[in-house]
Amino acid sequence: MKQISTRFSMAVHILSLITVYPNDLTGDFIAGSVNTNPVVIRRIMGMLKKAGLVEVRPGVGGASLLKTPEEITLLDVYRAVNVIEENQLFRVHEDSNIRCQVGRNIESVLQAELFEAQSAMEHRLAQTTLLQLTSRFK
Amino acid sequence: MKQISTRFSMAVHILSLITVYPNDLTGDFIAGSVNTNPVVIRRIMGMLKKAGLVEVRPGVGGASLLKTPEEITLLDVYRAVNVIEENQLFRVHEDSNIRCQVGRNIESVLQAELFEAQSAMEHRLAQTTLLQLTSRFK
DNA sequence: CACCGTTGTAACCATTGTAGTTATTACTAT
DNA sequence: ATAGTAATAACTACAATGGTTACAACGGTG
Repeated sequence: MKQISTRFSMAVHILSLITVYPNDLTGDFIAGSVNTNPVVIRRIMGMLKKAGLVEVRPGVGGASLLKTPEEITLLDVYRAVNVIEENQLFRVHEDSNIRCQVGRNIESVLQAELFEAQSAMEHRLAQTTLLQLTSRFK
Repeated sequence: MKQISTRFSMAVHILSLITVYPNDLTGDFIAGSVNTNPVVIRRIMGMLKKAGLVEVRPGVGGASLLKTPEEITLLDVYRAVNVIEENQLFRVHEDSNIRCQVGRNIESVLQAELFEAQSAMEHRLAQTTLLQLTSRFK
């Protein structure tokens, strides 16, 4: 069973850390909290940077948010780390036999339904902000 | 980017075939419509059988539904082929550092949100029946 | 300027899930 | 018995993941 990569949950972890500890956050410190290799963190940070969510100070170290925690939703993070592309959560088999009534129609009909399901999930992700998340930490 | 296996879309294809052509549907014919190897079809049929959705006549060949097409939803199929397990669409990294406020809380707080997102998707799948799908074929 | 801690990347690897394939066995009607 | 079918195990190639090592680039500080 394929699952959505931990890249997403790690990215949320990273952004939460920046929210809670805005100063002097080195990649190594983040790696210590996430409990993984610093290179993995840097890879994800690169994606968050490219998406315009964070800014990193090379050389000296440290990172900060480019939006407020209430402006960043889980959907923004999910999109930033390319964990699932537009309309691609479900993979649909291709090259069905077009000489069969089912084979001819299944792809487009099913894709439409699956797109709706994916959208429902993403819509739910968009309802949660980084601020809401971090405010639940004890 | 990981996507949900084509096992799901193939299973929907198979059930649609049984709906549209209820008689004399051999695995080889199905494989011809799906355009894949018959063993792939049999593997999926095995899962559909185990889930109580279909019944297969060994030896002689042929398959039939154990529920009506309006009773079978996309969620039933999705569950039958084990494409995603309960609360497991999103993988969340484990072993975060519990000595960090974020590391200590992230897993449970995030899991709760992701579960909601997954549920929203599955709820949408449950709204579409096999009958609705096949009635759209031209 | 030289040093040191940091970030940025490339390259490599083991692991895992997928989907196709071949081969063999078991079943059932004729 | 035979023919056609389903069931299943074993193997393969492929792709994404997540960790690792290595090294280059950056930027304050002494």
